[in-house]
Amino acid sequence: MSSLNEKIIALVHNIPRGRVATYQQIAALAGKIQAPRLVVAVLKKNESLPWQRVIAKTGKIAFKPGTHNFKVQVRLLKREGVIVAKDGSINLGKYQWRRKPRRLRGQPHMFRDKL
DNA sequence: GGTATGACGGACA
DNA sequence: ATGTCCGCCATAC
Repeated sequence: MSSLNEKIIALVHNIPRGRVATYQQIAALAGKIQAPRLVVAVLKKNESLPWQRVIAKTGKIAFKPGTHNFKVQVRLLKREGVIVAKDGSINLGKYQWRRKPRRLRGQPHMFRDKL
């Protein structure tokens, strides 16, 4: 079991309802910036994931419009309150999930205002 | 064990 | 805007 797969699985699980993330975003957070396809593979293999919350970086659903999967994904997302256009595009600025920024730790006190 | 194929994404014509 | 080519990685033949 590569911990990489597990990281990806964990990350996808962390995407809150009503929010979305991109394949690349997940890959990056997992440490493989240039392997969005890896995320695809993981989603495909693990049925129990909120796969609908992962979309392309263009802000669109990755499946081709009209396909079964496309429809299912649209339905699931709408069910969680996400507005999805006919062509499957979603407003990333509004719905993209961002992991909480790690607060500075260590000696921020003395260097905080030195930037 | 190559080779092709994706729910990808970036570069470039 | 549209299309091709390529790097990436797991899977399926």
